[in-house]
Order: sequence, then C-alpha cells, then structure tokens
Amino acid sequence: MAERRVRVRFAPSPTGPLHMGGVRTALFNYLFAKKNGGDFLLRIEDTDQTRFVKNAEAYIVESLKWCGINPDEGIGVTPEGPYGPYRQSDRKTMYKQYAYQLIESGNAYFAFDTPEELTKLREKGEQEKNPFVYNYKTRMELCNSLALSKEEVEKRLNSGENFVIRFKMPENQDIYLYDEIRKDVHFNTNELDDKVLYKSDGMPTYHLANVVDDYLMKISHVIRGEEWLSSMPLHVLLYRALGWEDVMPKFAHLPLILKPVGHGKLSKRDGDKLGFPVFPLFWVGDEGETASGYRETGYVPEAFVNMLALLGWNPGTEQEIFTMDELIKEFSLERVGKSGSKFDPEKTKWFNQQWLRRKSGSELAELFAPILAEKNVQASTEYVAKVCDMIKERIVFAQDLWSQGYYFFVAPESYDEKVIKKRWKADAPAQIQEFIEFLKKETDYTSATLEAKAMALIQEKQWNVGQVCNCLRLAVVGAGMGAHLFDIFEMIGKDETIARVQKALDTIKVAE
RNA sequence: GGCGAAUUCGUCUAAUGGCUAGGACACCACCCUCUCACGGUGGAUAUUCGGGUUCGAAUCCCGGAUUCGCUACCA
Repeated sequence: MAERRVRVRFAPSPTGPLHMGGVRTALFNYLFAKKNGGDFLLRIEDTDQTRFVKNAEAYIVESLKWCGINPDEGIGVTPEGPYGPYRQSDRKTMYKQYAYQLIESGNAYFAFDTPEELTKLREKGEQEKNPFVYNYKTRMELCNSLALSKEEVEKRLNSGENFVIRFKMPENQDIYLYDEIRKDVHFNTNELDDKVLYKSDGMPTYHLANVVDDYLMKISHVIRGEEWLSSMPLHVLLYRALGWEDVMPKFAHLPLILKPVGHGKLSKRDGDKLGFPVFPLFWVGDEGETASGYRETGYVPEAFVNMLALLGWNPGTEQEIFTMDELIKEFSLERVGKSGSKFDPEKTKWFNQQWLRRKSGSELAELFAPILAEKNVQASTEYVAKVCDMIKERIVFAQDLWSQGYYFFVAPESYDEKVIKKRWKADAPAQIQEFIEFLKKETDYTSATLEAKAMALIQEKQWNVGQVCNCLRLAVVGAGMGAHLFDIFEMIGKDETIARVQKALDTIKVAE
C-alpha cells in the first residue's frame, strides 16, 4: 500500500497569546512534517465566539515566524492553499451538512435542553453524589428528538427553537485505539457522553469541526496535547460514523508541560507569576494587560526552540544543542516520552547562553545595536562586533551585552566598594601613579605588547600582580569583572585608559 | 467520584531482561586565572511501594500509592 502523504496541522484557538506548550505542539508537528517530506498547516479554530481575542491570531502567526516554524499552508501563508479557508469561522457553512448526515444515519440527534436546565441537573447530580451525564442512561428522559415524538420535534424545529446536535454515543462498546506515543489505549463507550457537535449559535464544537476539517484537509497525523486523549474515542467514532475510517489520521498525544513548582500543567494564566515568561513574544491584550515574552527577555529563537524540542523528546544521544535542521533530521515520534515534564527555567537560560556563545561577533552586534542606541552610544559596527567577541562567554541574555560590556563604551561612574576594600591597599596609589607614567610612554598600544611590558614592570618593581591588575581593572571597569584587562586597554585606547586610571587615582580613597 | 494516562538524581532525561544505573541543568570543591565568566577535574543526589516471574528486573506480570488529564452549547 502506498504511504499517504504526510500532512499535519497545528490548530490553535485564538483565545489569547499562544503559550510555550502550544509552540511546542506546533514545533513537533512541524518537525514531523519536515522529517517526512510532508506539509505543515496552520488552521485557526475560532468556533467559540465567546472566548475570541482579537489580536490572538496575528500573535500566533508572528510567534511561529519568530521561532522559524513556517507553515506550508494555511493562515499566514499567501496564497493560503488549496484546502482553504483555514479559519473555522470562515468555514462555518461547511459543518452543518455533516451534522445532519449524522442525524440521518442515526448517529446524532437534536436536543432542546437549555443550558440552564442542564446546569441545574449537574448541580443536583453533584449534591446527590451521582454526577449527571448526558448519555445512553439519561437521554430518553431529556428533551431531544430521541425522546420526543416526531411531531413535537418538527414543531420545535419549525418554531425556530434553539437546538444543539448531539452525538449518540453507542452503548457498551469497547473501543481499542492505537496512539503513536501511548500505544494501545482502551475505552468503553458507557464511560463517554453524548457530546454536543453543533451548537445553537450555528457553529460546530471543536469535536465536529476538527474531524471534518482534518478529513477535508487530508490530514494524515494528528499530533496534539495529552488533554485530548480522552476525546480520542469520540473522534474515532465520528470518523466511523461519517464513513471516513479508511482515511482517518493516526493519532499522537504529546505529554504535557507542567509548572516548575506546584501542581498542574503550565497555563496561560501563569503569566509572569512564576518568574519567567510563558509566552514566546511580549503580549498586549484587548484591555491593555501585558505579559512578557521570551523574545523581549533576551532569548534567541534558536535557544527557545532547542529547549522546547528537548522537553518531552530526546535524540537518544548525548547531543543537546540542535539547529532546526538537525532537529528535523533527528526527530521521531518514537522518541517522544510519555510522561509530563516540569519546565525548568534555569536550563532554558543555559540553552540561551550556549546559543549566544555560538554566534559571531557581528551577529551579536546586531542584537546589541538597539541596546546601544537606547544608551545613546555611538560606535562602529566593527568595534561593537569586536566587543561582542570579547564578552560573549559571559552573557546569558542579549541585554547582558551592556551590563558585561558597557566599559568599552563609557567610563565607570562609580567603583565597587568591595573591590576597593580588597585591592586598593595603602601602596596602591603610588603604584598606579607609576603605572600611569609607564602608559604615557607607551607607543605600541596593543594588548599583547602592553601586557608583556606591564608584567615586566610589575616584576621589576616586585609588585603584586593581582593587586595592580585589579586596581587597574577597577579604574577602567569600575568593578571586579570583565574582559581581559589589556584587551580593554587596547580597545578604549591610550588616552581613555590614562584618563580613567587618573580619575580613579583622584577619586578612590585607600581602604582602612 | 468515574474514566484514561503516567511514575529513574531537586529538574530534563539515557539505559527497551545482563558491566559500577549514563549524560545535562542547578549545587559544592579543586584546577586554570589580574577579575567575572568560559573551560577542565572531582563530589553529592535517583529506579514510588509491596508482591510475583527469572540464574538475573528500572525494564515483564499483579496490587497499592502518588501525579497529571478529561468529565461544558471551551478548546
């Protein structure tokens, strides 16, 4: 049998910003598609009009773009593709016929119960410790086309009364399913309920829309979060009832991403409460509420994607740093784990550090440019790139380029008290004074030469290397950190070096 | 409550019946070093519990515990 073309979709609901769990689902779909030479589509599932958030769709598109997860088809692609439209609200009219087809084949029925009535039944059920379920046991006592007379149903339908269409879940059937990640899974239909497929507002619910669209869009594999595992039997039954079982996609349910502390899955509502972003990009909601994003926090997309890929998947080797191309090459559903993973913000920082370090000076200079502009610093890109090369091993975030490299651009405004206390001893002023005289006479102002001559001087005078160098570092940097001392000298130049050291000499008082 | 799924260092994970349970993050110590980092070396820390099967179990089977998910005219 010829293998079906691999077509997968990421189908988020625009109810707010896409959070990192969603990005990971998109990533795994994308990797799977690319690995197998297939298509990755982006479909928007906006069937719930009450939860619709205006900017969410654009945010989703931009987030995926930032991550380098580019759809082949669907929302955000021009032209969108042959199976459009790819927004369920734009497909609204397509679902009704399938809902009615299910009614005709006896797999679904009209229900007239109002939400209020159902809520009341649920509350009552809870009190009596006998939860209300709309299923084979109760449906004949409720208000629907199975329990009511044909005339009564006609009358209600013709009078324009609100109705929903429910799936008639068969009684006592054992359903054996296969999940690509979880392997064999078993359900009995008595545990399931008569889910609403078609809502009174004329929109399908997720279950119907999802199955219909996946069928029409020729989806071969459904890769989604574990929260959907429980509805897999319903979806499979829907494929069967609609007569589509032969082209039913394979299912793979991904383990969830859990909160690093406390309990439960990571959710949008966690926002910044946990001290790290849960969203790829900065978010501003309809009511002006904001949430931080990985991009603005100083993460590079390579690191974010790399971290996400290793959350729930592993290559079976000890390689941890992967480019997108390497991920595509290595990815397989077989190596996706079964258990949920707690998200670790510390490891995410490490990935960013690794990725930043792998970038060239000029690549980093591009990240640094907006920060320098904000600080009103003018410098040539060559100079900035050189600085980046010197400090890239000390940064975790793009922003650290400034905190770790400001002294290449501006003189320190203060001096670290702790360093003064430790290094600026009684004999320091005299030594530094002498060192200034040495610097003034230097004509070959390059790092290596300067270092050799300075070391010779220190040895000749029998000074303590650590004390002298650290005092000089304090003078040019203002703190006990930073790049190689003589590299700093060369970079800022002779005049600036002398000016800074002289100023330190004039300002700093010998520690008691 | 019902149903489903899961369970290896604090965290992410490797080991699909067989070396001393391996790696990474974080932590500690030492080395490198003018500082901060980087790097290197070493350390501490794990098979949820109880039964079985087997020469041998993290791995297979049964039961308990715990965690997560679902249980909406939300996805």
